[in-house]
Amino acid sequence: MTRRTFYLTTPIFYVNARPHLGHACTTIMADAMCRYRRLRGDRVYFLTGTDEHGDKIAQAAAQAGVSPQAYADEIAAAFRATWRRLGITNDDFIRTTEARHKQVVQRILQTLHDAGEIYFGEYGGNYCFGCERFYTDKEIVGGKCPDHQTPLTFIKEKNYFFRMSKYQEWLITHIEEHPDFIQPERYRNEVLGFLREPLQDLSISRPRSRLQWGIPLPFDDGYVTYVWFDALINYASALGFPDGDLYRDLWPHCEHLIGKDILKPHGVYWPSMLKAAGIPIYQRLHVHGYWSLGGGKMSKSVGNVVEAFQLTDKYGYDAFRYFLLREMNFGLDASFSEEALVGRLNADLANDLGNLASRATTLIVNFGRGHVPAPGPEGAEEASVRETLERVRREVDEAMKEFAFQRALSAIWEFVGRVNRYVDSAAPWALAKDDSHAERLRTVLYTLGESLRCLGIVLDPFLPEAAGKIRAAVGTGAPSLADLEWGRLAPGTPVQKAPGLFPRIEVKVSETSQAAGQSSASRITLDDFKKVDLRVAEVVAAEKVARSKKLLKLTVTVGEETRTLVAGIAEHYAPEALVGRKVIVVANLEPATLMGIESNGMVLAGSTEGTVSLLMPDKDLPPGSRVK
RNA sequence: GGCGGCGUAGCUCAGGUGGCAGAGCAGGGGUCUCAUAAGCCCCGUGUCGGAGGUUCGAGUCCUCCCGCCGCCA
Repeated sequence: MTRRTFYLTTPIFYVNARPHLGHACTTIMADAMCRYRRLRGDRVYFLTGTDEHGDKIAQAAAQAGVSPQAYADEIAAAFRATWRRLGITNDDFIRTTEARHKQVVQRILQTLHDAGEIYFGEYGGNYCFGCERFYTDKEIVGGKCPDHQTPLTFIKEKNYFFRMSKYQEWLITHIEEHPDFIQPERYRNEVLGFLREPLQDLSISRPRSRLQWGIPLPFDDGYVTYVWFDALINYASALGFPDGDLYRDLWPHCEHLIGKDILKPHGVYWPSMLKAAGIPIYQRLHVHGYWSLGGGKMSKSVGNVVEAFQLTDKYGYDAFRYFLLREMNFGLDASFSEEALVGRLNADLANDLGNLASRATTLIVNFGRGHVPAPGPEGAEEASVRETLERVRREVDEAMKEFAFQRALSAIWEFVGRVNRYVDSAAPWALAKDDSHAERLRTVLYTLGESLRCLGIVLDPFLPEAAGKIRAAVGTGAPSLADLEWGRLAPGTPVQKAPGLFPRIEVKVSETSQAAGQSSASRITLDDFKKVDLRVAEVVAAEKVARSKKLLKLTVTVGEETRTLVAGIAEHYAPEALVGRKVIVVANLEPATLMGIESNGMVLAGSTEGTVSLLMPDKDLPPGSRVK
């Protein structure tokens, strides 16, 4: 096995939110990959960190009454603590507010500026204050914002621009010549899709008058760096670019792991920036999908990404980690539910693996007097178990080359299943009843001990805690793939009964599922219902959402507050018919973005086939009235 | 509106270059007793979203349609 160098990064996470499922998913995948590469004997460097500049941070800090730095310090500490708690093995944790980072950002900006890759330009455009963005002439409908139907304001702002368009052809060629550059392939195609359209130059600054909390441009004190020129550079600054030993050793092996939401900056901006700055391009970009929440019967108790993340405490880090890695097909979206998590925990971890560890160690303790016996000749069954391991080992290695954690784990579970069948067919408890089978019994017990030893190694990247417990039970030390060869378990090794690795979670049978075939809706308690904040709201404006058949954008007042929400009732209600009407809304719903519009709440309506009816108060009630 | 994708067993999903529909889970039946009431064995004719077409033969290729979703504008 060739020993390689491997430098893997996660994105640096923006400190406007505390760690949640999305952050954990990327970080756990990166951790599993790095642990696997270390297990192979590779030199591994694993980087994560936090992105701390920007308006949103400054505002949030002001709201909390602290300095931006203090605010960032707190959230960054929360990320650090979370990764420690989850056993993440990152080698460094970089923050964009650190001097080592700022210095490199400024250095690279200066280099690019000196090389003429950055120019000062004026951007004039029609700006919609509601959307907080510029619109191109093509997008404008009759001089108005296509979303708000409000007049646009022409704004001119001078800023610095990176000549990204220069690198479009080069980048297309690079991607075509390096099929592995972006994987899975769907995202490679998506980037090539971006690049079929002319690439614009990238705005890389904001005037100090509008944005304070950022890294000043080295060549113009009146501006700070904007977003990507700050954030992306962390991957190099953390290594001590340009002279650091780490940079020299690791940069040629740089690979990035990201979620699909930041594909464009990593697949387009970043390589262009590197090329322009004369820095070698990273090796590979690995892109994973999203977790969707809401599937499954227990989803009501999940609610959002934050609560989903809290399941780590409820079910254990290994189980959570296993679920994320096993359930998501790398690159595709997957659905997260507590029900599915418990299903995996019970079926794969408790029944198959935990029980196997428990029964195999007990067999060795009971029938081998607590030591691995010396095996007799290998029979057909033992050979089959051995061959399964050898095949699984190859499959895991192949899968991990593509970040296909799900395939690696299902391969390992083929081995778990094979050993479970072996225990049954070999039936050591029956052999133990007759001394004439003594040699055969020793062979069987050895095979079981050896199987556990191998599991203790190959599971290490995926279930670090459980793998450690398995290794402890069969008396093996630090794991290495080099030891994943059949027959390395020394006869005489003492074995202890494995502790319960994964206790089964007893799923309570709800009354409703017993109440034969009645409504499939499960019951909730009064407290559950009280979590829903229902309010009377008055519709003050309503309009069709452009390019959508079903959606209406409503502006409503709930008491003192005015908010925007999107409702799928356009096929049943004309917008003008709704203005002035009072409706019932869910006021504490997690915001959702539909067709680019953030919806803050949900309008209640009843429906049956073909008919949709909004719920409206029978008597007049002021907006904001509580509904219960 | 343009471009990608997706739609396969109750659920979650596999199914390079066309050749008799698969896995895991759930469910039903059986069995052992070493084990976490776990394990093991047996049980799936599903309009492979719909309709056409190419072919001796199509989840697998082509066209159109429906439904979801993403990206772009």
